[in-house]
Amino acid sequence: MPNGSRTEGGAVPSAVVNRLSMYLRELHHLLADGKQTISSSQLGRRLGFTDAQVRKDLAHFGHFGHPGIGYRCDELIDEIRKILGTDRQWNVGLVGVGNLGHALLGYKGFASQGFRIVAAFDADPAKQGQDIDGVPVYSSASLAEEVRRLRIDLGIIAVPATYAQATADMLVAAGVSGILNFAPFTVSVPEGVSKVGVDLARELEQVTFSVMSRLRAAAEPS
Amino acid sequence: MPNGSRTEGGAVPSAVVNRLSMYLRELHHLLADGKQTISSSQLGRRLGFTDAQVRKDLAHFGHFGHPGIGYRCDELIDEIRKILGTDRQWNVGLVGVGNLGHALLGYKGFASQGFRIVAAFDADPAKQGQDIDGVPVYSSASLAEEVRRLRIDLGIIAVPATYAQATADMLVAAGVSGILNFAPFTVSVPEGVSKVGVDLARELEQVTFSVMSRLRAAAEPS
DNA sequence: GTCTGTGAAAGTGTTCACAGCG
DNA sequence: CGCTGTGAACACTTTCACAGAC
Repeated sequence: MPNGSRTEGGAVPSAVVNRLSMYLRELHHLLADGKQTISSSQLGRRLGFTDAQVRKDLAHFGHFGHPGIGYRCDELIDEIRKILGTDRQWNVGLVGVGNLGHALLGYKGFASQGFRIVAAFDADPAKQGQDIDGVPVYSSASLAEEVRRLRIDLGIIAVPATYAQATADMLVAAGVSGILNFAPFTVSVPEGVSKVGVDLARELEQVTFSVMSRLRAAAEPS
Repeated sequence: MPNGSRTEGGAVPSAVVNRLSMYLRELHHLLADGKQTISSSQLGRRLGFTDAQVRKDLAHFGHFGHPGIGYRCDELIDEIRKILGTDRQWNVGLVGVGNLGHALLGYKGFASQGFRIVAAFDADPAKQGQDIDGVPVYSSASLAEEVRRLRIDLGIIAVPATYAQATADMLVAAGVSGILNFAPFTVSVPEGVSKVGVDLARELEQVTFSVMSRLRAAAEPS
């Protein structure tokens, strides 16, 4: 039961997987700009990594490059999508149609990567039965039923911290394989379920720490 | 110009800072539950870290523990807040009042950590002049002016990927010290400005990769 | 006895540097 | 040549294990 960063799972460090997502994103931009191929050093420079890092990351999964040429963008996109699992569609259920949940229902970035939010759930009866950006809102009580009916693979938790663990438990019991948790609470899930947590305030704290470091370094140039 | 994870800045690894935020969050829960003190092993267990890791992380910044006792929750909260810089208030400006931006304006989790969104900006004239959750929406053209007038420290980018770099440039030119970027694009900022990127689709990809790993491991038990 | 703080050991991840291919 | 893939060197993080404090 390892370390600090992310999911847990296999031989591949989660930092590598994180970068894979970035490569994928950059490759899409590249392709949109009409570029056919890219070298590890060019790709790395755009994202702030070394060329060796890019090559090592990709080497975990196979031999995708062409010596003397680099990587073919479309080819590499396909390969990375296969690795990440986004070469297929994932059905997603969102729990908690508050401020954040509402925004996530309308977020375009998910669909383009193969994620389809097929159902939302909320404890508030006033919200149940609504249709938000094409997504129907169900009662929390019917979560298990709908997860099975709609073949929901992944759950997004967007409820207050207090209900985060209970929500995670319901999702797990209903049989989802993975959870993305936006509640500022570390939920625990059994082995066999993947979990990633995103805490927006925490992300801002990373920024302020970095700002503080600079201020402190400037103050005492020891 | 180092590695993969996060900001850059100083002698302290960004992974440590990430965990610091988690400790802080957990300590708040603990205090709310009436706990006065906590040991490194208890705190670690709750978050999935070892006791030694907790102690080492904190030791980067000082001697906050009491041998035989553990850490006093309120004391440690104060210390971590000082370290992260959240012992004071930060004025935040949000650019892009779309789906996501709108949700962030109403997000409660920011205020409790000392972040106050004091202004929002959008290129759409229909949104300008509105007041969303108590936050006034200005035109993008007036960004520099308002950043200075309202003493905005940090910028949040919630515009489409296409405008992300231009938005970052404007924020930097206006004089913010840090940026939290939600656009799915790696913006570049000059040294002297802190930057953290959050890509929601990327977070889901971390989940699917982990799910895929399990599936693949189950398929070929080599 | 409980628990912190910390050097030393173990373990991981990153970079270097070069052989080999196109 | 330019560029990948990769063992070996290096750097960094985490864990161990124990001295010292309560």
